[in-house]
Amino acid sequence: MKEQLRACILKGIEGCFADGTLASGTVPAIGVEKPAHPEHGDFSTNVAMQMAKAERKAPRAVAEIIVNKLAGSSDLIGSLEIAGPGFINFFIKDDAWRKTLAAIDQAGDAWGKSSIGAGKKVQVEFVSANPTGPLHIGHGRGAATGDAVASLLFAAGFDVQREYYINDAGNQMNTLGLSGLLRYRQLLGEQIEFPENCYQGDYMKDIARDAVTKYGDRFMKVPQEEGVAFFAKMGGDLILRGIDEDLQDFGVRFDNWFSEQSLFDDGKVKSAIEEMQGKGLIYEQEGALWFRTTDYGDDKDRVVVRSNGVTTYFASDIAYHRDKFARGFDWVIDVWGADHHGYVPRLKGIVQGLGHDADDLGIILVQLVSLLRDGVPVAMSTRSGEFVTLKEVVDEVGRDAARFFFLMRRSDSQLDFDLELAKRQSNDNPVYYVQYAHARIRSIFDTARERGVVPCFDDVRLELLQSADDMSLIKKLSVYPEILEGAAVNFEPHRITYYLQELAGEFHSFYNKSRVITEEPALTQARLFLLHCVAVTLKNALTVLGISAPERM
RNA sequence: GCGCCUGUAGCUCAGUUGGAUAGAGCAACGGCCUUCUAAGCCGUAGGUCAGAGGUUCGAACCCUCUCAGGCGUACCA
Repeated sequence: MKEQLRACILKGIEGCFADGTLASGTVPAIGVEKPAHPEHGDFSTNVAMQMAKAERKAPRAVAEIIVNKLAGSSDLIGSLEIAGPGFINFFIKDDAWRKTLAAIDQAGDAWGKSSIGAGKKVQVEFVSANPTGPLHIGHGRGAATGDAVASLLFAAGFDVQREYYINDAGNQMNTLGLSGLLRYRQLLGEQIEFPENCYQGDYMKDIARDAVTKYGDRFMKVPQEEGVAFFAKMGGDLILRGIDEDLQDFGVRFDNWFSEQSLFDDGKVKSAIEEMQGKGLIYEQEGALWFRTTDYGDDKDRVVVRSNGVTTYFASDIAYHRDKFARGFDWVIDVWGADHHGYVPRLKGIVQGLGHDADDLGIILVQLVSLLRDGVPVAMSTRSGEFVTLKEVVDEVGRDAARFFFLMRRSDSQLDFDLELAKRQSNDNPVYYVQYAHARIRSIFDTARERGVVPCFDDVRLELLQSADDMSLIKKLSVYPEILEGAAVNFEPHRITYYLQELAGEFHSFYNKSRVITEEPALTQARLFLLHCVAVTLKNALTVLGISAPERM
């Protein structure tokens, strides 16, 4: 609707140039927006104010010329007025609004989708937790965010792949192996003090127990190195499988699991370093190899290969991101915990060093989650291993509530997650508020059928929808595509959760004031059609967030 | 020290990329079920947008400084 109006205004201004009522000949970017107050119309534009200087006229005078040209020029515009310092306010004809409903019905599941992505290949990499322990609640927020952003981009017409990067190289795997081996030896009766820097969680004991069942005391007799290697492999595999299961229970599936170790096995780390050396971006100093990240705005250069010959994690990152682009992605998006924000400049450096634009790498920082129970913080400590896992949260509050809560806030602001609130089946729980709206609509359809009203949308008389409540609901529906698009390109799923709450609110309000099943068959059909469109929109928006739209509650 | 993020109603947060009189939910208070799901609705109250300057027709939003909180500043991953 906004776009149609924008085109309309542009045409009008060009008309003014053509007949000489306006002289400058240049059209600024036309800002069209929805005024905060309904008295100011459905939309307003500030072009007159922007053009005032070039036209050497007062803003309101320019507005008047444009208004004269626009009046009656389109079946979109019902009336228009000049207001304030030179705004032009537009009141859209109800008929034009009502056409949205037909569009929604026709598009169905595709309602809201756009093609701005133009099939561009984009990869979203997220979670990517080390396979050294189960996912905790912070990973949950990253998972919900990454998954939703991927879905949003898909809805915006991008060709999206979801990827999980497995950090299965590096010395945390040794620590994992050692942790497993020591728990194993403890289990078989040996008195060992478990080191502080080993993984403390009980899941290590489970892994050890598993090994005892399957292999008996076999690893008591082998050299420690062999035992560590075994437990690193076994533990890593087991933990990774557990992570995958937890994610699937959470409704997240990856298209690809990418192993860091494979970068070494395939010689990609080596070749990446060589390429960068060839470009003069990697140099040697004090026996180590350094990447010139300062060329790209980093505080200092970063070590790629240590003086002892061992590569750093950063080396893997160079190879990994090089590989992503080599796989044909035009746009690469990383989702990180916000505590890694210091790594942004050096990763942007890699990408530019590879010859891409800095913006070809998008980075989403997800802030930490504070877990509460009825407003009281739940104690969490990674060191003692007593953190709350994603699985525990999902088991307790359910997948839908968990996802909704994770997505309720902008990802770069900290999030309070109240377990009791998420479970509560009342109006202060936004998840149920939204889902209830969907279930309620389904219920109205059930009731209609019970009363012998068969919904038939072949020839709906939309013009019967003329109450204020009908119209505000229709207007709310019509902005969904813009909301979806904005949420996608800005990586901001929370815009959808807000929109859902607003739409559900409009519906509930409508429901309390307006009868759907009435004595007039034509009006009943029209209202059923309207609610059908609300249900489609609610469901599409929930689906893009990975949340179900229940038929009944 | 330097860098990044945050600061908006009692609480938790939005704020359409610079627009008109700053919004929502919760909490508080007062109403609404013999009619399609009360997991709902309607109303009242609540503000120095951390502070001070600046940019312009116009600033919660952009620039500078100050204050407060968080995070980061490895030849760790």
